[in-house]
Amino acid sequence: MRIATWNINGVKARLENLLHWLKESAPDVACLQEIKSVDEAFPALEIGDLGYNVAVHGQKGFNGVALLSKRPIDDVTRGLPDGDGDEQARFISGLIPTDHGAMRVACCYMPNGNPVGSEKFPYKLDWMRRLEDWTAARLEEETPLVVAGDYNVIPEPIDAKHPENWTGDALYRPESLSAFRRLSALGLTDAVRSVAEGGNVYTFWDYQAGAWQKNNGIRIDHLMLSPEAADRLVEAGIDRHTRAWEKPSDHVPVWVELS
DNA sequence: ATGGTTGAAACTCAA
Repeated sequence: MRIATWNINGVKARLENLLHWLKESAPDVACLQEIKSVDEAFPALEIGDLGYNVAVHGQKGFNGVALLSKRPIDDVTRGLPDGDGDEQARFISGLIPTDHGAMRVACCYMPNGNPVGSEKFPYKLDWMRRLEDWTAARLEEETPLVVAGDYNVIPEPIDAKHPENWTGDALYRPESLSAFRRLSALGLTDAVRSVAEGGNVYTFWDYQAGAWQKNNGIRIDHLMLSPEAADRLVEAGIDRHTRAWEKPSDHVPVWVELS
């Protein structure tokens, strides 16, 4: 089965691209971030016509995440625990029945964290700590788990065309990389890294300054697999061609094929 | 050099 993640950057502005991609890529599960929509305005009918069940955790204007699945989505959870007063819609998870038992899929939109001197940076680090706690608890259940989404973290220098340009940025600060490594150290496999160790694999190109034309990209969208999910990893990749479409998102879909 | 672009919603902010 194929599980994909895509920061869509506005689901209503991107609906035509989304439907086209769902038809050609046909993921069994798709995690969407930055839908920038309230639940009631999410285009569930159009997506449902392609055979998908939908679970949405949206908000007005910004953020917002959604799970799409050809199979039912059970036991949906919205938001991370310990979110005292946290109004930002950045997390949704669900239990998906498969031919080999249930699999939990988490769809995450980590905070960007810039500017580093503002309250946004500690919010990012705290959010990542909350995800780490949630993941540690889920791993004890030994159900296959995929923690997918826009991590807003450049894990290593080879994950940027020009890593030197990111020094001091919240996506590349030592504290952010450390939080990502702590999550990995729970026993998660970075699926794309495990099949493309050589770098030059990016998932985001800024709209500005001709970043796409210069291939000035970064790899910040990740699928992290629990041991039970990693055992089933067949293939992983990115749908780079979507960045060249009309009205593209600045991110491209990233996917894994699990047996 | 503080540019450059996009979406949502409101005439600015977040990315």
